[in-house]
Amino acid sequence: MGSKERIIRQKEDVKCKILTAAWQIVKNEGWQSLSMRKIADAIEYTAPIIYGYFENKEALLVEFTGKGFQNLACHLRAAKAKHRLPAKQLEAMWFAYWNFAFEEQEYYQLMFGVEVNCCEMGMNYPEDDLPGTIFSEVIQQLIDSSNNPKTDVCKKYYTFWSVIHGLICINIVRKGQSDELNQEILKDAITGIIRTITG
Amino acid sequence: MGSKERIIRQKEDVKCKILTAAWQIVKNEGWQSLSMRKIADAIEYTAPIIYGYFENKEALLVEFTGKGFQNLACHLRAAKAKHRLPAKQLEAMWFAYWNFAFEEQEYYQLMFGVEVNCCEMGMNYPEDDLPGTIFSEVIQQLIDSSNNPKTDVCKKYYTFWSVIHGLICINIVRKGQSDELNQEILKDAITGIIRTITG
DNA sequence: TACCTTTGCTTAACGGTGTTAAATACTTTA
DNA sequence: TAAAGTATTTAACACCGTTAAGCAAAGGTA
Repeated sequence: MGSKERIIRQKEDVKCKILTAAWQIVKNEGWQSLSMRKIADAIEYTAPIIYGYFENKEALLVEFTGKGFQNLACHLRAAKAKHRLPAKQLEAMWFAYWNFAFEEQEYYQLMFGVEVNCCEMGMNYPEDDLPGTIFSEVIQQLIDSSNNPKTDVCKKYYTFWSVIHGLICINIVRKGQSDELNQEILKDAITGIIRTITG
Repeated sequence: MGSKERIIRQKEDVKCKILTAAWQIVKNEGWQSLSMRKIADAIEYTAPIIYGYFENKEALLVEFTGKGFQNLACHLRAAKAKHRLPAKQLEAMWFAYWNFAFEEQEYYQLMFGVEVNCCEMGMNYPEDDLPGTIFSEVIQQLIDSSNNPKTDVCKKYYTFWSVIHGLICINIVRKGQSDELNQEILKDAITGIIRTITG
């Protein structure tokens, strides 16, 4: 009986439709506004049928997370394949990582817990950039008393901030990093960047 | 009539109670499980009265964001005050920033959109660390053909990842950074770290 | 063909969310 | 005391994820 196969093919088809409908919603309205009922509407079913394909909403998100990581791995391998020297490969790979984060921003947000709707973050109030001004003040002093007095404060500040904020995020989201390693990286990064200023 | 003042004092008191109740809930159960009704329960009122003090839930979160930034600024200034040399000040300030992020993790998450509940991120599946293995492979090759063959791959990988992930997060959450600046920082960081490997 | 079982799907419901409008209770003022 | 104003609650709306019950069509079996 070939109908069995047709049926499991149809089931597979519905699962696929769920995923593409969900993805469409996310692309248009963001993760925050993805709901089971919306997905069901889009595929012209009612919400409960989704639970025949995914245990719950979380499972659906996990599916996308997996897809995201495969997608990213794909990009990384492609970037690597374009060069022969490890140094060049590494450079290309990190640029590929960077591009992936923005071209597939929805994936990246889900994969690494980057919340975008938390407070319409884009600086609600002037005080929200207080750290920036406080740090920049000190960085400027350091630049003034250095050998290259026309160094860009902003650039140095963002370099500091990026590495430390990044390390923090990694530790908060994927908890259980080695503390010694963290401290080493932190110290290395800070002294390293300071050295690029003092020259 | 002094009763007017007593009344505005009581109003202020309720607002304060709302904030402390909300904070308690967040500390105990995380941002995800903070709800207007829970806050109301804690202060022995019903949900709608909160709207007399905050326009909506978002406004309440914005209030906490502000508090967080002031708190952080406080820590930074204290750290700065402990040293005289700008280089030492800067170092102390970034360590203070780091400590703030973990000691006041709830603040930090809200302030910078670090989602922790998105998928119980702590590596659901082996494939979730695919980028790590792909990168580490190339980094190892680079180390092998370098002058310091006992460099820690893991450390270098996390250093790369931190700075790039951090820069990405900053750009996603606080959109509208200068693209040239991003590219400069990105390129500088990558070539800089590669240089620390090749020696 | 008639019956029974299985399957696919929907409806209804539970408990939760943020938020608003109407109703009630209380206090102040005239 | 009556009217006005304010504080607070109740009820409701429109969502959310999720589960259980009901229904209708299809399949197998006698």
